[in-house]
Amino acid sequence: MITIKELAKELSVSISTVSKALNDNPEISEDTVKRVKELARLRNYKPNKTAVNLKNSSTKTIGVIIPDILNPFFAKVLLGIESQANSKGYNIITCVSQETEAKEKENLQLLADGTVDGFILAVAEETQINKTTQHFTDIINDGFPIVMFDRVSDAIDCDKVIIDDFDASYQATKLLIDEGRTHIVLLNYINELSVGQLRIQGYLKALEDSAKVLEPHLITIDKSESLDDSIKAMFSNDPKIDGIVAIDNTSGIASLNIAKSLDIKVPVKLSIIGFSSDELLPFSYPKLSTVSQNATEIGKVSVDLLVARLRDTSLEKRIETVAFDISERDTTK
Amino acid sequence: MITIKELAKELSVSISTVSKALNDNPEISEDTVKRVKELARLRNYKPNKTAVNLKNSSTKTIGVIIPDILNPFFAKVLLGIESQANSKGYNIITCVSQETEAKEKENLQLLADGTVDGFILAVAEETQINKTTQHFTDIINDGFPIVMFDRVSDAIDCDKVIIDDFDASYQATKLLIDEGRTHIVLLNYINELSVGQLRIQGYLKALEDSAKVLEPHLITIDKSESLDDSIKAMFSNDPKIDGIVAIDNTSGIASLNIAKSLDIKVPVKLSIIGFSSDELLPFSYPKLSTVSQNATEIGKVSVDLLVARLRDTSLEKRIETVAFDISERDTTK
DNA sequence: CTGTTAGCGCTTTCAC
DNA sequence: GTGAAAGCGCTAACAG
Repeated sequence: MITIKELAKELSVSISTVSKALNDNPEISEDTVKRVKELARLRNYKPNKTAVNLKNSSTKTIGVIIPDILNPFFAKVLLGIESQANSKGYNIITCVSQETEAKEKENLQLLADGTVDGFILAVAEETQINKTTQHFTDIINDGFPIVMFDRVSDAIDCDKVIIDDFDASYQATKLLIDEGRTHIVLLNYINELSVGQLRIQGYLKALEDSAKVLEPHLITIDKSESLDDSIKAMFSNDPKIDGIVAIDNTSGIASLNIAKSLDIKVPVKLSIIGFSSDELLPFSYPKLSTVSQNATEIGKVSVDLLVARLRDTSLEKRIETVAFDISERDTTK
Repeated sequence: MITIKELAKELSVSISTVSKALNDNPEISEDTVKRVKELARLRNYKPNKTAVNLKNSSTKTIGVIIPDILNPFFAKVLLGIESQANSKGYNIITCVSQETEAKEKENLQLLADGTVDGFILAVAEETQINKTTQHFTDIINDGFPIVMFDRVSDAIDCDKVIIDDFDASYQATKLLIDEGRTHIVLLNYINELSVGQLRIQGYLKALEDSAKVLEPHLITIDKSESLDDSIKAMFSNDPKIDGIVAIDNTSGIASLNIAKSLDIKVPVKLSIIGFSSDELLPFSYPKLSTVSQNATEIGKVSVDLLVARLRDTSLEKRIETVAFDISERDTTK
């Protein structure tokens, strides 16, 4: 990589003249600016980013910590973050916590050495279970702003981006009710996570608001149990089930596959609607109804919040709610 | 963030003494070292990474450019890269080319300003179609080593990591032959990509090596056509098909779903084997046979190659071949 | 208009 | 044992 110094030497001018010329400083004569820029282009000169960063004491990079990159929802948020960050002149450094508190902590501390200006993250499952917050407050006290998305920690005072889980679940349930379903169960394979509770409330409220009297039916499957076996048991215990609201991103698809294997006609006899990134849809047949989480939008909003805070530390902390859509479904009554 | 300067002032010693003490320089008295380290810990001092980088003219970060982060294969490679990079003391900056040449080029140029020490990437589909290579050679000439994985460019002289496509396809086809299948078609939805050709050769060779005389049957579906419609047409044109080797990561699953919708019994009447990251498996029922691409291993090997080259530029260029496994399958003759 | 100088935070000779 | 000073590549205040 060629430096300003070498350009200066080659042109027999001073270093600062070159620097100013490259930055279109009006102090420099048009002719010099032209000569400098020409040589710079010729030599493929690029200002050394590290030096500029040191000078500005900013890195123009964002640390992103996601729990699981193989989860299409997080992958899609990452995509949204990456694209928005780039368009705002930021790079992102990606770390994966693997849902563990230890890796989450390690990643935060490693990057909080001037490698990044701030963080965007979704709290790891283990951290949520343990209700640990110390590592977050440490980082914030060190002067690094954090934006949490989707999996947020209520105890931390920082910017947050969430989807309106209550409303999303309410809408999903209402869709099944309006279809005429009368035995709608809620399937829960993520009991430990904060979002689960709101989705349950939305489901309950929708049943409550229904014109017909509908009994709530909550089925929670522990991570230690076999998802497939539990779903099979559910179908055999209660053959009247004609609607499923799956509030995580795997049990909906699992239900669909198992229903098919048991010869339960979907969507004629049974309707399934699941929370998920819509990237999963093409792999089920017929298409599974899905509550899209507008994952890229979450990423975009997260970047906007972080960049705003980087500009002005004194802003009020904000919690942004991202809308969701219910995508079209291949279903008949 | 606290600096060495502040520590020095507080201890009334010089900046260089503090620096040496922190780095366990034997010149410094034990007592001073202890005092310095104590205060550093107390103040939560961390050496400013940007300053260190400038001093060392290295960034200890790797630029990773992947074509599509929603593709589980690439997501998994990314995971492998991230984990291996971290354990070798490197961070990664992730960019997504979205399969376009323009974004690929832009990402390369943006990071080749001292932001990263080198690159790991899979060539974007568009770049492969156009057979463009200029942007790669430019970067390499600028002194940034590149490691290409999976989608590599033959025209570029750099380190590469690939899976043994020929052999993988050969093995997959042989599996179907050994099962007793006699009308095995090869399904190709990625005709433009370099890996496709080797997989076709492997398929052909396996048929050739078979004890029985088996006719090759290549079906190429253009990206502009409807995958679903083309597969339906295939089944109706040729009802004798009893085996499918799908050489991309979607047509296998699509075939499976369509076969089921047409009431073709899988795996009794039809066997399907597909190339894919094994992350897709759980979404099909019964499980689709798959050639796992050992994606995390690819990521790991890529990092090892890049780090080795960063240490020693003069090494011979290497092409590493990563082994593959055929995962167990739910099939009966 | 152009050049000299200081400084971002750190490491590393070289003096004392 | 400790400190002063130079330099990584760049910007910007200040002189000329």
